Amino acid sequence: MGFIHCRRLKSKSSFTFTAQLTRTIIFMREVRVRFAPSPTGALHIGGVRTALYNYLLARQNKGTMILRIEDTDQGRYVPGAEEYILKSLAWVGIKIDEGVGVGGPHAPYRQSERKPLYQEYAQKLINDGLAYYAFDTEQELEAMRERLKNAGSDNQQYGSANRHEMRNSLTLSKEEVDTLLSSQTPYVIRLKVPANEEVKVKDLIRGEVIVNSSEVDDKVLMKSDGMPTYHLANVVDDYLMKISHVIRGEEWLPSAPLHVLLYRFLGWEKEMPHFAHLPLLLKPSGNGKLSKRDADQMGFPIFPLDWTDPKTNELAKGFKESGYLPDALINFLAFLGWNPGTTQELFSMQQLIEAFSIERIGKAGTKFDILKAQWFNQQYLRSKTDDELVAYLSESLQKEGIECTEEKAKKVISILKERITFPQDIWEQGRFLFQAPTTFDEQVVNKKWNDDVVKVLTTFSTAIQDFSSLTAETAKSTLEKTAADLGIKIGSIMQAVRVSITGAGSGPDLMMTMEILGNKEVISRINYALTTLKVKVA
RNA sequence: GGUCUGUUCGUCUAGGGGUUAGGACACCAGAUUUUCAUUCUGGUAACACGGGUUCGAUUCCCGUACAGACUACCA
Repeated sequence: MGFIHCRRLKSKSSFTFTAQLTRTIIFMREVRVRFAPSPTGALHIGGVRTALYNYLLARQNKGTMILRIEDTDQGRYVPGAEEYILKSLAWVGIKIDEGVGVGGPHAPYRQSERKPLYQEYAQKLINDGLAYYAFDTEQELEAMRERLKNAGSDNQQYGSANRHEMRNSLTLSKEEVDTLLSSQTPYVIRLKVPANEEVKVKDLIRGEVIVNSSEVDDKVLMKSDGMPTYHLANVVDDYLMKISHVIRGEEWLPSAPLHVLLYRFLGWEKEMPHFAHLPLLLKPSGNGKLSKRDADQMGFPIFPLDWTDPKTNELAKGFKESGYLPDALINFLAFLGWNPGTTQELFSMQQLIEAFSIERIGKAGTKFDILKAQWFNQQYLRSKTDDELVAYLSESLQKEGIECTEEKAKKVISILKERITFPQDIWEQGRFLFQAPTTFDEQVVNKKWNDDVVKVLTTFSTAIQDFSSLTAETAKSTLEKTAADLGIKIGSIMQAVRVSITGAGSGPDLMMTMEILGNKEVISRINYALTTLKVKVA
């Protein structure tokens, strides 16, 4: 059992006092939170953040993190999605204590396997007169909306205002209803939402949200296929699984009053979890919810892992495969909507667990800035040990079928370390240390390749011919001496020298590069450049 | 359209009745460097608008605007 730290003490404000009191009470009970995605595709990065906030609260309070799969819509079920969710959470380091994949005292944790439970509670609501059967066809519902629309009604919902005009157990006689039920006529069960009542939702992030029940429609609780809708399933499960806090996306805020009503009707109001509706993740440019489309357009991942859509066979690149480190991603995600109130930005998972608090979650939607994610990645990558970085390089080299001594690998890392954002950058930016250039940066060649360069290079390659070992120091002193002897300013030829050896106009320290390459390789590359680029000089 | 939520530099945000409105990313400039990068230094840049309340409002209240979410037998 844990108590949240109150950072902002303000005894003069009674509101704050009440809020603090509430906060204390909130954490009196065992913290049990759930992440409840539906297996309709790859796990969206926003979902990962939701999972993370749940996880942080659970860990901070020595509570329990539950994974529940909300697969009540068989039409949208996507094979492999559940496994993908499990893998993704594991990769980012969110450990599940209870739920799909690990089991637990409230199993099963897959809603499709809990069907009878929902039916039972739906039945209870019907028996209590709080829900009813509805037999309206799709066409009838459509006609209803049309009618309401034409009548100039503000909202076209199935509810207290018009449920008596529809075909349901409220308007039909008991005999008719029984006949319909026994004759396999499709039906749904709807909640009988009372008219004109104030429904209060206490939200840990937004305060109290009050909605008039007349604005809430008679939501379908059980679908005609016998499956519950999200609304029923979620309330029943959260109650049965003793969930203490529901932390979910803001898109659920509008239906929260309905959920409150359900808790009340089921007689569970005292056990109702605390709600916290997270601000949305927005597109980087323009407005709107972050979508896969945006990610594709801007060229960044939106899913934690690679995902191949089973229908289209289209591959969406994952954060992992794009070179993002899980710790960096987590750190970045944690700061999308939350901040510790200090200037510290780098947080390990453990530090996040300690520093996290719901009260410091912001209210406004957050634009997704991939540049910041890259910065975090760079920070984390740099903090890796040389051995870890060598491992990344070895991986790439193996793929390319290139042999490399450990000594060379270490040197490569040492000159590349400060230049990389992703692990694959080591190979991409360092490939010239393993493969001689076949082409040369044209712009630099046009501008800097001249007779002076040719003279220096020719003399220099002869000078280092007999070196037993070429070090950064000897390379430098030799090059400097060569240039000086020829009366050529070193600064004017350096870039061309670099091009001759690496093919590029810029890169890591050239002297270290020569040391890594060794004099034989350097001479060979210079000779190749000299013959290839000779034409241009003349 | 209706309901709900939100609005501090380009972005993420701190702050909160009296501040030179702070930090980070990005950007720009200078220094360092054999180049690029790194590093260091500096810089540009924000309280959506209008009314209140108040000695004073970016901060509190009310409107407006704008934005977003929701408005399915999807979650």
